[in-house]
Amino acid sequence: MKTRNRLPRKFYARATEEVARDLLGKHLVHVDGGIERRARIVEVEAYIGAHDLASHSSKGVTPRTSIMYGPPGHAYVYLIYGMHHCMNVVTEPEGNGAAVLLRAVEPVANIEGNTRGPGLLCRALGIDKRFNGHDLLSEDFYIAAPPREEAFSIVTRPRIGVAYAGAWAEAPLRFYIEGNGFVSKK
DNA sequence: CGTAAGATCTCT
DNA sequence: GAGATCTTACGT
Repeated sequence: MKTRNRLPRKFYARATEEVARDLLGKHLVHVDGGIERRARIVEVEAYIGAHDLASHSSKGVTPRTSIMYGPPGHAYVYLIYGMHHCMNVVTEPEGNGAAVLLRAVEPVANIEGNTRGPGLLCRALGIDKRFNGHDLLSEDFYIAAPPREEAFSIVTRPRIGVAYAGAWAEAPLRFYIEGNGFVSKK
């Protein structure tokens, strides 16, 4: 059990924007058939609740969004456009319908292929719908603070691909590590 | 039950 | 710039 520095439940049970920013630089770990795949989170987006029209949770509690409304520290994974998986981390206390989308990661160990984009990072880390609802305080799938955290600046931008959300499309809820080459878009 | 649209990616 | 491909939500 190599769950060193694994983030505690309370890390996720906070305001979604704070969690999103604090996730930058952390390591996403998936022990995939005995192989520990590890990547550094470099780009995220916050989906802050039912009032956020870009968020799936704005539809209310449905079979799909119930994970977002559930307890923090769990994975919300869904299939988009019939072929790509997107991974989110559920935030805030239970009942809030908020999560952070992981948009890009930087390979650290046992990662093959492109990781610059939400669909691509899921493919590279072996994440699919089976992980929807998976607890991130588990032994095989979790997020941890890196052994040695490097200093970086955070860039704030509007979210990608949410033009349908009206005024919420311009909300500055996308965060990435300044100058990092693995960020999906500038 | 039919259908429209989607938190994307790849190739042209 | 368009096509791939399928789940979800919603209207009939």
